[in-house]
Order: sequence, then C-alpha cells, then structure tokens
Amino acid sequence: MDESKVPSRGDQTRQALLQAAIEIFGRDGFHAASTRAIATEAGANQALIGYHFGGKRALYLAAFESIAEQVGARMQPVMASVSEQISSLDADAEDCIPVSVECMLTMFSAALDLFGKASSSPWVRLIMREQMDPNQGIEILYGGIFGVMLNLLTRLVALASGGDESQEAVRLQAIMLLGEMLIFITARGTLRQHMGWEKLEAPQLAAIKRQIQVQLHRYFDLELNQ
Amino acid sequence: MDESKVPSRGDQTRQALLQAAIEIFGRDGFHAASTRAIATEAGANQALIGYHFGGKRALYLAAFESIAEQVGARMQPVMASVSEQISSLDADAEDCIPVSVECMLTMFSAALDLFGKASSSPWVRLIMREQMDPNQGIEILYGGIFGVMLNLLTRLVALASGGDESQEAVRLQAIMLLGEMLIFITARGTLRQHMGWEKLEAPQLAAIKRQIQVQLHRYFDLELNQ
DNA sequence: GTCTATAGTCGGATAGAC
DNA sequence: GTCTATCCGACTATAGAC
Repeated sequence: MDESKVPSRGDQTRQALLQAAIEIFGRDGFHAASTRAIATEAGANQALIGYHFGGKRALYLAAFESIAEQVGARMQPVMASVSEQISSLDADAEDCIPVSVECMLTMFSAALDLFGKASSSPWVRLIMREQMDPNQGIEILYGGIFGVMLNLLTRLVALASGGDESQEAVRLQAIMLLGEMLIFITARGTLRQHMGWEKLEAPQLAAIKRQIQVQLHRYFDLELNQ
Repeated sequence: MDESKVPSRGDQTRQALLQAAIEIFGRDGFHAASTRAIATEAGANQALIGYHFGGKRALYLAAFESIAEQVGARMQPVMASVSEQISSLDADAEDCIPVSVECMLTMFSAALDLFGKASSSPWVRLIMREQMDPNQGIEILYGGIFGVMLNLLTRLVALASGGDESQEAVRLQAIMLLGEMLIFITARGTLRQHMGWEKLEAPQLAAIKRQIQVQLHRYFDLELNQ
C-alpha cells in the first residue's frame, strides 16, 4: 500500500508471490494452480501464502487488484484524453467524423498495444480466463475499464454516424467494433493458424491497426489519406 | 457411432455422461470439475466414467468430439450451399459483390442461430474456455468447422473486395468480420449490460443480423435495399 | 517473517460383487 | 453394464520451532 519506503523483506516476498500468482493462475487456472507451484515460482515458502494473504483464494483476488491497478494506469490517460477531445466536439462540426474516427483508432491502438504485445505479459491470460467465470468478483475490471471503453466507443460511433448514443443500431455497432478488435486478443490460436503468425508483436500489431483503420474509414465514408 | 438402433442402456448412459460433461466442464473448467459432479448430473454412477470412456481426460475429449459432430451437422449444409454458390461465381461478374455479401450474411445468420440458442450455451462456454489452453487437443474443432468457416469467409471477402484470398489485408478483414459476430456469442454479459437485453432470442438475433447487414453493405459499398 | 512437518480433505481410479 | 467400497496421491491450511 505504501511505496515510499525501501521494500522490506516481507514486502519483497509479498511482491514475488503476487507476480508468481499472476503467472501460474493465468497459465493453469485457479483450481489447477497449486500454492506449492506458486511458492516455488516465487522462490518462497508455501506457508507464506497463508501468512501474507490468508489463503489461496485471497491471493487470487489480490492478484486481480494488482492487475486492475496496472491496466488502469495504462488505459485511463488515453480514455481521459479521448473524453476531453470529444467533449469539445460539435456534432454538426465539419471535422466531427474524422476526429471521432481518429479517437476510435487511438483507443484501439492503446488497447492492442496493452493487451496484444503483452502476450508476454501473463495477466492478459488471467483476465481472459476470468472472463467466463461469472461467479468471480472481477467486475473490478468489467465495471471498470471495459465498461468505460465501450461507453466511450458508443459515443464515438454516435458522433461519427450522426446518430444518438441511445439508438439500438449505434450501440450494436459499438459492440461490433469492439469485437473486431477483441478477437485479435482472445483468439490467438486462430490468428496464428490463419495468418501464419508465430508472434503478436510490433509488425503484426501494425498490420492489424492498419486494417482496422481501413475498415473504419470505409465504414464512415472517409478518404484514406495515410 | 451407430444411430440406426434403439439406444441400449449403455448408450443412454454414455450420452447422459457426455451431456453432463459438457455442462459441468463448461461451467467449472477441467480441473475444478469433478467426475463425481458429472456423474451426479448425469444420474449415473461415478465408476461408469472409467468404464465408458477410460477416465476423466478421455471423457473431456469425447465431449469435444460430440460438440464437433453436432455443430458440423448444423453448419455443413449451409457451408456446402455457400461453397457451391461461389464456385460458379466469376470475380468479374457484375453481381459478384452482392452475392458474396449475401453469402456472408447467410453464414453469420446460421452461426448466430446455432450458437445464440440457449440450448447451445453450454457448448459455447466449453469452447471458449478451451480457447485459451494451448495444450489441449481442440484442433478437433479448429481443424474442423471453425477452420472451414474462416476459410470460406476469407474467400468471400476476397470476392467482395476484389482482392486475393492470400492477401494479408483480406485475411485480417475476414478475422475482423468473424470477431464482429463472435462477440455477440462470447460476451453475453457485456451484451446484456450494454443493450439491456435479458435474453438472446429471435428479436435480438434479428437486430444483430440487421446491423451486420448494414455494416457489410456500407463496407462493401452496396445500396441498402431491404 | 520464515521454515518444517503434518493434519485433514478431496478426487480419480479401480477391484470385485451383482 | 452397473454398483459399492476403497485405495492412494495431491492439495490447502496450520501448528509450532526458529
């Protein structure tokens, strides 16, 4: 909770356990992951999980809080910037559509960089895994980042299509756009097989972003001027 | 393997275990699901899993084969019809684009009907869960139905955009279109929250299909003539 | 704070009667 | 084919020495 001091021995252990937990829980899932494996990965003793966190489940939740912090730190500045940009945007303004589309691209780009290149980053696996366990309290992330993202995207679609953000068509379109991007993060196996990509790194991410740009420009009737 | 007879007692048990396995594995994941829970759900004895399938893991794989069969039975007729339709389609023909787009809609519609149905949601959960475990043998599904679907979609995108199906942009676009549709199946929680939909049934599916149609027509520069 | 040792639980597999 | 009973490994949690 307090990062102002030199980390003590206990803090180091705590941190190592958190990092190992994200790694192992993400790789094996909650039940398949054993506290022994996590302790080994962290170079700590298994009994210390009980001491520092109270138990396996509590460590799991602590791992999500840690992730939520990191994701927030990366995405919130982008979202704030986009929010600010459109708050001063008139729906009748001439540049309304191109600016809106540009904002969408900014958001998608940031998300792809964060969740995509982070293929090395184990917490993407953990988030995706958790995605489908309705029983968990991971609304930390959904109510948080993803919800905000989707709402912002809906406003942008409304602006770019001259509609209202309460319209069914606008909201559906926003979800579809989100899906276009999310598939690159969630269906990596398909991506590897269909594109022949071994990695998801800068060149691949650039290709994806470019295609999203093409798609958005065609959809919103803009000229491609790259 | 043979559906020509009245199912024997053993076949009934086998079938009940498979269905329960899809349900429980999908709900809890492989490790968290216990053979006892599956047996109870199936109204069968736990020891029968060993007898009929050999063990927990083998039951798991059998569940996927069962899903693949059922999905294949529903999707293959549609795919065959689309395949046939485009095999007699000239890339320079005047109606090439509208026909291709129509074929895409046919595929999406069939897939949404199949996976959107409440009765198939246990499959969907199981498939999605497996999506992120790279170690599993779920090429049962990917090498099969999904691969064929994506390849067909790629050919349609190539035809409709005047490109070649080996082009990176065409293949990425096909994945993006797939993502647009899949998100409605995979992210039902988001859908409920963002659209205020309690169910995913005929009226909702119709709205989704309509928006996909709008999107495809705008993307491929067609007039909407509904 | 960290360790060793272990208590207590659970779950997959299987032997063997019917 | 189905059932009961049980073995045995693996796991989490914790008591207690340092």
